[in-house]
Amino acid sequence: MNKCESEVMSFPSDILSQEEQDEILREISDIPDVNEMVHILSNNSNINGENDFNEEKEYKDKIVIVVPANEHSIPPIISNILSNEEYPGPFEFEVDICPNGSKNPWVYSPPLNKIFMDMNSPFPVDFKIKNRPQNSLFIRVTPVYSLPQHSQDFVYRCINHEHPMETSNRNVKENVRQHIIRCSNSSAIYLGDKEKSQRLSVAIPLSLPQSGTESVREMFQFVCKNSCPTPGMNRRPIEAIFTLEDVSGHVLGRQTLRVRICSCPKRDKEKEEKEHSDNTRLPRGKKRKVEKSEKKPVASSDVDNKEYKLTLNIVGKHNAQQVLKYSHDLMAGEYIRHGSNGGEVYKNCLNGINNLMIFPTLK
Amino acid sequence: MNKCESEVMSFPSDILSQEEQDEILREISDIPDVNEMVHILSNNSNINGENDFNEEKEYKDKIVIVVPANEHSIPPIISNILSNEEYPGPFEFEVDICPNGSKNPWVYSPPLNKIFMDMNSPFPVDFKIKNRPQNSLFIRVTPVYSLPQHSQDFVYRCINHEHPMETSNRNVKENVRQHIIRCSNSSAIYLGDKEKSQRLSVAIPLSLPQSGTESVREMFQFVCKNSCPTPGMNRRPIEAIFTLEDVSGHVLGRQTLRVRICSCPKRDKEKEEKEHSDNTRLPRGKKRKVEKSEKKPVASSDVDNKEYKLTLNIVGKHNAQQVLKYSHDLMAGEYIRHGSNGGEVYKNCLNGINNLMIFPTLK
DNA sequence: ACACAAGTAC
DNA sequence: GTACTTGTGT
Ligand SMILES: [Zn+2]
Ligand SMILES: [Zn+2]
Repeated sequence: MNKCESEVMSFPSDILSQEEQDEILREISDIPDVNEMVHILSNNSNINGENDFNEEKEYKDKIVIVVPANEHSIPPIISNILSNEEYPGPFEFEVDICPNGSKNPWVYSPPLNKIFMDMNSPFPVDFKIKNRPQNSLFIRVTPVYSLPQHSQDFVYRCINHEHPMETSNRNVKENVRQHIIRCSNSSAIYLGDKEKSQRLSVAIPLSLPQSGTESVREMFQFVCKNSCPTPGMNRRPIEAIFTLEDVSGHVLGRQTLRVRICSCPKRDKEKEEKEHSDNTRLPRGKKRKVEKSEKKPVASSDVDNKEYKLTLNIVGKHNAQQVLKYSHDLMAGEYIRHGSNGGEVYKNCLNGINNLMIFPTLK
Repeated sequence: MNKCESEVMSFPSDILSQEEQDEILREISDIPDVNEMVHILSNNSNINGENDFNEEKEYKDKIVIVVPANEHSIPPIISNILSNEEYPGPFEFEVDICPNGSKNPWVYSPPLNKIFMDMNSPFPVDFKIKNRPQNSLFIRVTPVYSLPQHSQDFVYRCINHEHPMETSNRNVKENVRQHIIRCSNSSAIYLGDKEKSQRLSVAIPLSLPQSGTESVREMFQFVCKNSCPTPGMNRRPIEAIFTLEDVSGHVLGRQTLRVRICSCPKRDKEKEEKEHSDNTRLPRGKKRKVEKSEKKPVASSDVDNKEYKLTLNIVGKHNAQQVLKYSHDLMAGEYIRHGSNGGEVYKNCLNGINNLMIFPTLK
């Protein structure tokens, strides 16, 4: 993932708030993987919402320096602005979008470090760390507005899509509905509450990689578009901030991925890449030939006498009858031509069509 | 307002339903103007939802024949499709949009008989009748979808704008919120309930004209746009049906006004007028002056354009494809012949058949 | 009023 | 994938 080039000021405000900790205690007590987190949280003295700077902690057999993202600023209060600065950290935290075939409903632009996809489309994100400690680690994903004039606003869903009857909200718990990012991981914890004017994020315990691989894949999904009306994103660009955290909420790594959720991911990606290259004045002589010829090979079987069920809507009673008549003629011709040598199947078919023609199903 | 030349069959379904009558009884008991209505309603024997045809009633000193819009059909059940046929009736009921200066937030197109305005913009409508009786009369305004394939759907607000926190809903009663048409008249009665799957309308007692004038002006306002997402209008055109009714809900007059609620009324009016003149110029090479108001596409029972679902078994993939092709040809022919005036249903049908032809359901 | 943005139909 | 529709910012 490319370096984040944002010039937004960032503050070390990634720590869990008291409310979030309480919420975790309530929510995840039945999740084995995070029991340790619960234990530590319940004895956690660092509850005032501030990071301990340059705090030394022991992870496995390795002493690491836990540093905040920016050392040049110590705000007196917790900032609403979340840091989005790239910070691989002691475990060389990496976040990758696997390059996808054109078949996928999402598309990634390396030059923009931006993923484009439609709403409700699941997409994979690969997480990689090195020298993994014994302690439980978590990944938190927080959507934030990219533009500085909105980065202090929290990203909520629009009224429409948050509605309980929305198809995307079937069997979705009340507190999950307000989140625009969902994770398919069943241990996912949805943090924050719009009603309490809190920033929303989703956290998952970092799973162990499948043997033979170093990365862990998680599926995510956005359930609102950038174009959703206020109080939704209202056409403001966003990015997803992935933070690697320990159970106390200390940030051990951070990566950012710009995101656009829209109806035409491909078109919009090309448009943004074009204006990006225009802006940076790096004329790319890169031609792309879009090969779109996809002719399906017509396989011809030896004997074309299998039965196919057609369900089609026809406007107009007369027209529907015409279709029936045509079907009858077609089958009758075949029946006559085949005679007793394979014509039985056509005879059955004729009977079926006959019934449709005789009985007034077309009311 | 131009004459409506609809050829659509219409049903006498404008009568007040029992629920509506009950609702009126509950709602307007404190409104002096309609006390008579309440009284009569409470003793009203015509509560079965059907009109009495050619019923003789005495209005003031004049005997009038109360006729339904169309006498040629007596449907056995109440239709969901509301008549939109022009019917001046015994009192020569007129509905006028006063021509406006360019300063107003709304514009009226005489050739289209259509008003264009932004959402939440109040606009005036003038009502005129002749030989006004002593009895109380009411004006009911009902929004309906213009296209036949949607005319049986009821017009509701979108989730977004129906939300209690919406600015347009400040100090607005619960049952009013769901209506897209509001009237500034304090005696307005909002009829129907979305929760009960009823059609919504607003009714007002017809005031007495100011001395020296013959018409009564009322201010209305639409609080959703045509472009509002489902379950809102979802870009489907609508019209407002104004019915003059007596206290029993008998229709004594009817006028229709097409409506478009959008962000750029002027632009969209010019665009629609342009394509209207394009459409009317081409088919008739010679005629120019006579046609001043267009035919309106409406649902009609004596037109053979309902959709029928056929489920038939065909032997042979090729034959199945032939049936599909034939169906496609049949619908395509209809579509071409109907054009934009009623061809939409065939287009939808074609899409369905297309999908069957393109996707290898025939495996 | 114009040009752009972004969802949708074809 | 193209073109149109329609809201929004300037
Ligand atoms: Zn949304
Ligand atoms: Zn709306």
